Amino acid sequence: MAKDGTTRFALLGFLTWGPMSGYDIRKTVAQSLGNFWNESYGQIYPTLKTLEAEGLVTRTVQRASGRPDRHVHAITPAGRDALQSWLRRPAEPLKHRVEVLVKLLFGGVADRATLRSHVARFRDEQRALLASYARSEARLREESADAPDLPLWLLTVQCGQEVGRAYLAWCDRADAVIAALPEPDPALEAGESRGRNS
Amino acid sequence: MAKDGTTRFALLGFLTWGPMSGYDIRKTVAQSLGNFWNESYGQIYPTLKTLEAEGLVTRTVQRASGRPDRHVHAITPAGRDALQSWLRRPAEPLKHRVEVLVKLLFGGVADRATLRSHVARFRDEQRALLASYARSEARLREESADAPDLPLWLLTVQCGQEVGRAYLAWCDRADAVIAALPEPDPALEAGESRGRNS
DNA sequence: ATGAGCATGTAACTGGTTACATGATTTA
DNA sequence: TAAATCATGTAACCAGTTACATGCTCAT
Repeated sequence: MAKDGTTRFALLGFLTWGPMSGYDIRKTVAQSLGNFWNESYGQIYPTLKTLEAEGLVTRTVQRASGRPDRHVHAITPAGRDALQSWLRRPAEPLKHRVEVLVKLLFGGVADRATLRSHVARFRDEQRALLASYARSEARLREESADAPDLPLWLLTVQCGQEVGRAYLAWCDRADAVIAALPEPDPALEAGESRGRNS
Repeated sequence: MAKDGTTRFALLGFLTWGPMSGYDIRKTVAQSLGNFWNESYGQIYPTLKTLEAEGLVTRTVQRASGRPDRHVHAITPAGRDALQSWLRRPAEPLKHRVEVLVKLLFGGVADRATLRSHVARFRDEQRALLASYARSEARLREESADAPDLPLWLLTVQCGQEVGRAYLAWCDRADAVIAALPEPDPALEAGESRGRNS
């Protein structure tokens, strides 16, 4: 028990913004962190249950007519303490597994068109992310203009923006590299994987 | 069966560079992708076994005196086909979970010194990564100067460099934001988490 | 002698996603 | 009438890490 998983503490963190149901939390995560974090129900509901068992949150059931009951969770003083001591602990070093890089690394086996399409897709993805960051930023500045923590919240989208721009810059490099690549001898490549052992 | 996991295909990819044992693969991964990808034995050995069962690699045992046998794996034509069709499939959109951002997002609960230390640690981490990328790049240019795929391999480290620099830029922003943050009333904060309900 | 390197593998565990089951209410 | 939204939750699965077990050899 008392795992070190980030999810537990992320949930506690959201509950410092006010009491919420699991459903609420999911929506809030999607709106606030959405682009660089995610929590699924299969993760949220069980951990809320254990948090309750540990006395870090309380649960009060709001009966509603017609629709399912809302199980509203509120953080307890003990929960606040747990969150705070987690916040003081150093963060895990991040490890990014970038699949498209693996595809390029072995790109010698593929043709140039394929490589180009991978880069193109990746660029589109990053552009879409940047657009969504811009929307997040606008919404934050508008809806939370007076929140004292606004600068911190903006920091998270700004991180995404910085990284997204870096990926876009890399895409340009990648295009240049691929353009300069000699197309592998098609006969040879085909021979490797097909008719070889007829 | 025939899962879509990246690991399977990464292993196949490495085997296009030549026959290898699980042990070899691990070292190769650490040296080539090391900084942005990783495979553990607990992952490598079982997947090599299933790859063999599927006929995508062959295994030949090199008996050695004194030390354990080497199980050398070589990619088969079927393996090459599988790899190639994976390479043609689009990559999964990447999802980065940046724990330090979560810590900052709820930073309103922590004191400024803590936030600063998170950023400082993150900066150190990124600087170390950039240094290691630089070493990788140097080694690649030296040892594989004549490899036709060198530009593609360099692309992977360059991606890391681009992103690392972006994170560093963000660290500077973060420092500025934190410096401008009003220190939360300590009495109030302490009261929130401690004596509140005595 | 101590530890690093060689070399294989398994088992237990943590983390996370997806699909399923339920079912009323509102909106298109 | 189809769909999305509200709202809970479980079970099965996939991915990945860590720790363990084994045991010889070579360098310090």
